[in-house]
Amino acid sequence: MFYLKDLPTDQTLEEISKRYHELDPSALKTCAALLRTGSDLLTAFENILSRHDLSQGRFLTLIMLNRTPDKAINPSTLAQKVGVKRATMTGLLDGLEKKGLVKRLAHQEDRRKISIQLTVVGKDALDKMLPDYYSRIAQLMKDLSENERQNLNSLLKKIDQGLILFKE
Amino acid sequence: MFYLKDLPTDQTLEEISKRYHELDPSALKTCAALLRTGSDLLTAFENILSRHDLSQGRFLTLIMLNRTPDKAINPSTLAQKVGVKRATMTGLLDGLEKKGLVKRLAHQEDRRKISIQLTVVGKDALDKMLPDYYSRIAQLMKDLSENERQNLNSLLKKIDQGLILFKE
DNA sequence: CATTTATAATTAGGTGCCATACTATTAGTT
DNA sequence: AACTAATAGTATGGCACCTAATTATAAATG
Repeated sequence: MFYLKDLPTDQTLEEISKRYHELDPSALKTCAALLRTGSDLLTAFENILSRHDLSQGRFLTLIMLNRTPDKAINPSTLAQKVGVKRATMTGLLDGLEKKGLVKRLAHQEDRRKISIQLTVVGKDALDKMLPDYYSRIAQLMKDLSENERQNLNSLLKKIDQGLILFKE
Repeated sequence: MFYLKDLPTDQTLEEISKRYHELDPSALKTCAALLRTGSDLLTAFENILSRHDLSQGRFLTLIMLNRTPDKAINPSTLAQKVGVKRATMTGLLDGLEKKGLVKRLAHQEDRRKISIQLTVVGKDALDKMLPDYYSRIAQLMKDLSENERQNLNSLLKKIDQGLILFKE
């Protein structure tokens, strides 16, 4: 969940904007729709992943390792790339290691560091589930033309831009 | 967090699509961008809400009550409209009630039911924070024309449509 | 009218993420 | 060389959400 299931109607938005003059109805409408769709999208993915006993975080960690399956990566950069805190990555790796999907390797030079690598079991698990996963994504987007996809990308980029200011 | 911080480049997508033929690079790219923007958007909102000691769930509950501030709503329908489970709503209401923002009222006819109503304190708290909240949303979307907003809405709707099939 | 079924709210227990604080090691400073 | 600061990984405790089970009440049924 990260946004209302019951999005406000145009009429409701108009009503509320009478009480709060700062409210821009069409801005809120679009913003809410974006959060709603994102929420549903994530839930759908999580449902698929849960069948494989994976959370979004654990899956994304595997995906990131699978970009360069033969190179080992240390937890810090992994955390950064996945978008979680280092402490969270420790937990994700604990789970993945317990399932035998990744292994922790000592680092030669710097004894603070460790390296994470996909195991053969981990690679196989990904190779088994990714075809289905990717084809679902292709299916999901099939009604959007190449043009529409690019259009959507550039609209999202404008919002990303707006988000920079937002942080103050 | 709900998607990679480090989105795949077009080149990475091409490389991976050689290993997994079901992967449609532009579909994944757009899908990933949507999740990324949604994630950042939610995080930004949560940061604002945390200053007022509110979570997204608690805030949405207040917002929903504030649509019709004088009518009481029971937890079940509230949960449904906000998009959480009934059990979760119990927890959200516990928190809001402890802060004095809402109150639980007994139902006359059906003794299983209770009604939830915003308190005066709750209404005041909302009236104090919503102007800032709404003006930030307006600010966030100000670089999108009315046309672009509608365009974005309709693209999102197409994805919503695709999500229906996704659930099987 | 007694029994089953359905509904409302809650409790109990689990997962995933976070922030904070700690330990070990390395790098930088004087 | 000794001291301070920075970095890597982790342990701990907390919050928000979930599922499943529980309690109380009401409605439906034989």
